[in-house]
Amino acid sequence: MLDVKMLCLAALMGREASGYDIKKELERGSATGLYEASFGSIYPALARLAEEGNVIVRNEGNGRRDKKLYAITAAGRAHFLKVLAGPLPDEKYRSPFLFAMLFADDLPPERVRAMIDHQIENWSMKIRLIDEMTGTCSGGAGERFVNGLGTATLRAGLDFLQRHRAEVEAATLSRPPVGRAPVQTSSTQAAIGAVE
Amino acid sequence: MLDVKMLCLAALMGREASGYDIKKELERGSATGLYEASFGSIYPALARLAEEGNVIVRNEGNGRRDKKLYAITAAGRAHFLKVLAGPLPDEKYRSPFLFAMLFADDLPPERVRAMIDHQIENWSMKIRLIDEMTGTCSGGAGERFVNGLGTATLRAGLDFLQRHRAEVEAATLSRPPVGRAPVQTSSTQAAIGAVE
DNA sequence: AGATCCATGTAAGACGTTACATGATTTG
DNA sequence: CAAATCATGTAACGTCTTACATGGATCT
Repeated sequence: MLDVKMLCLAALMGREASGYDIKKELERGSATGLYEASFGSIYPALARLAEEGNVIVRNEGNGRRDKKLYAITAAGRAHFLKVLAGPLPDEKYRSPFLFAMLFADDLPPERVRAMIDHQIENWSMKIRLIDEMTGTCSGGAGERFVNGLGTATLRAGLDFLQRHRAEVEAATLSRPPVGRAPVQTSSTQAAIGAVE
Repeated sequence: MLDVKMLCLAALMGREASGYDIKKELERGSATGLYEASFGSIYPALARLAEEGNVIVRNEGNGRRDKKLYAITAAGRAHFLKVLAGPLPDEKYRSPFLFAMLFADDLPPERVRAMIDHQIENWSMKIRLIDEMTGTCSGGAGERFVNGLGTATLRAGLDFLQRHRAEVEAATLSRPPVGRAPVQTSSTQAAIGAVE
C-alpha cells in the first residue's frame, strides 16, 4: 500500500513538482529517512498515476526543454487520504547496527567501539537535520508531531548508547579478540563431526 | 550485505536448526522486528550456503521423515563475523504510522486518534515482548544491549505520544473533518486549471 | 476426524535498484 | 571549458513474497 505511487502523491500534496523534484523532496523533505525511491521507480509511477487520473501533467517549456510538472487532482487527493485512513502495514526497523550488536560478544572490541561511535555520529546528524527542517519550514501540526517524535526517540537512543556502551565494550574485552573463535558449543560439535 | 544468507548464518550462530526453525527464530528470536524472511527465500539461501561450505547439512530421520538440520561451519562463522565487522548499510525505519501522521492535518480526527491508540498498543506490546525475552533467555551482553536500547527508544516514543497527542488531535479539530478538502493552494490552483 | 503444526521445496509475479542512454543548463 | 546539476526515460537484473504442491505428526 505504501508504494512509490503513494510517495509521489505525498510529495505532490504540498506542491506541483517534476519527477526530479519528487526525488529531492523524498531525500531532503519531511519524509526524509522514512521513505525514498529511485528515478527508475518514480517515472513509471508518475506515468501510471497520470493514466489513472490521480495526477495531471503540464509540460513546462520555460525556455529550456521538456520539464514535466505533475499536480495532484482532487481524485488523487481523495485516493491518497483514503489509503492513509485505511489499514496501514506494519512498521519495519531495519538496523544493521543493532543486528551486528547482537553479536558484539563475538566481535573485536575496537570494532564494537567504532560501531557505537559511528551510530552516535549518525543519530546526532539526524537530530541536527530534523532541527534544521523544523527551523526553516514550519509545516503543519502533523509534521511538527513527527519531527518531535523522531527527535525524542533519537535522543533516547543516544542517551542509552552513551550510558551503556561500557557494558558491551567490556564484554568483548573479557575474551580473546576474535570471539569464541575456534570453539563450538558441545552440542553443535557433536552434531557436526569433522566440519572442515 | 544483510541478505537472507546472513540471517540464516545469524540464526545458526547459536544453534543447529532447520529452515523451519530459522523462520521461527527470526519471528520470535532476538532479531524479532529487526529482520525476517519467508520460506521462499530461506530454503534457497540454505542450499547456497551449503554449496559454499558455510554450512553443513545433516539429515535427521528421527522417526519421522526428512528433516534437514543445518550447522554453521568454522568458515561460515568467520565469513559471518567478517561481514559484520565490515561496512554496514544504512539503517532504515519504514513507518507507515509516521508517514500517515505527516498528513494528520488532512485526516479525520477520529482516524488520527485511532492511529495513535493503535501505535501505543503496538509499541507497548513490543516492549512486553522484549521483557519476556530478556526474562526467559539471558543471552550475551550484545543481546542485552540491543534489548535495552529497544526498550529505551520505545519507551521514549510512547512517552512522546502520550504527552503530545493532544496537539495533533487538536489541529484536526480546528478545520472541517475531511481536511483542507476542496481547497488547493493558490499556486497549485493556478498551475492546474480545470482539474476534474 | 479435522485442525493445526511441522517440514521442504518450486514457480510465478511484484517491486525496486542499478546501470545505461541522452542531453540541456548553470556554475566555478 | 569542465564539472555539477537538472531532467527524463528504459532495460537488465536481483531479491523477496505469495501461492502452490505435498505430506507426516500431533492435538482436540
